[in-house]
Amino acid sequence: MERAVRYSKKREAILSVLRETNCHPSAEWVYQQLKPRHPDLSLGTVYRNLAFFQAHGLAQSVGVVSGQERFDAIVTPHSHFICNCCGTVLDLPEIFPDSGLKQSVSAQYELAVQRCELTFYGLCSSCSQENQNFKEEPLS
Amino acid sequence: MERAVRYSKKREAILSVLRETNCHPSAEWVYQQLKPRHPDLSLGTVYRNLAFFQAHGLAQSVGVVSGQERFDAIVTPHSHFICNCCGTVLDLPEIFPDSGLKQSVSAQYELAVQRCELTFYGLCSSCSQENQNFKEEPLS
DNA sequence: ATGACTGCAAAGACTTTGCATCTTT
DNA sequence: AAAGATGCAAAGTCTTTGCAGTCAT
Repeated sequence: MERAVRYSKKREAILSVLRETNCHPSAEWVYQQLKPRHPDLSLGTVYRNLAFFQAHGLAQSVGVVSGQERFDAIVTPHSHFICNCCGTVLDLPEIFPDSGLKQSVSAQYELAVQRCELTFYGLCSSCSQENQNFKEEPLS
Repeated sequence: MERAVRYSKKREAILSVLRETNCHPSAEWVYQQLKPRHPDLSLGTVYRNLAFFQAHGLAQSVGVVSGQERFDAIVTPHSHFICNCCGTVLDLPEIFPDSGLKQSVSAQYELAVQRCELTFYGLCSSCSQENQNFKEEPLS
């Protein structure tokens, strides 16, 4: 028995925000974006809808960065870069894991692989530069 | 000015537990393992030492699974499989991301890539079988 | 009218932290 | 004796949930 799905203005607005940004936001970020136009929006509703989107394949989690789960409305395969310093998450649209790996893992380890995530960690260009500055001008 | 590091029985015990398991445990799991032999151990100490190990390159985080951060004392490059059903984390010692990718990302996107994680998600063999059972014998 | 969706606030879960005490050096 | 490490418990964050009211169908 499928549970019926109904239209909701808030849900639509939440999905729009998620689709119109490329910052891979947290629930809180989405909430703050919508607050001005939807003063009665509740953070709980944002969480509930993000879960809904994941369950329906409209969004996916990029993982937890600095304690907050981050979401992505792009569900086609692509990789991510996460800055260890500021937490920025970037898409790497041209980088894919070797397509044979998924099958290779399934075969070698007797696992039902559904998804594969390739994630790079390091410093984004902005944090990289600041780190350079620190080296040149250490705190007093 | 480097902060001095002192020996500690608890720290050693925590690292041993982490090294002697391949389950990629959470802080709580490590704590429960040590409780019998170290009744006065505190969960806070486990968290503090796991952070210490990460800062000193003795361990790394595998990510957050079902709300709990999971740790690994193996810091050499290898990939992981995470079961979406039971949360089991497995090493895939023979699976590596294409070694050229890291440089490729650094070059193409002007990022200082430090680390690369390749993670597969799906059902482990045990959960896979149970799912099969559900299909054959749906709940009443 | 039914039942899905939401706001609100409380509860829950995980992790961090302040401070007094204990240990290592 | 000095300073790092720990226990304990409180506090902090992020997320989930119960319930009454609202809205879509």
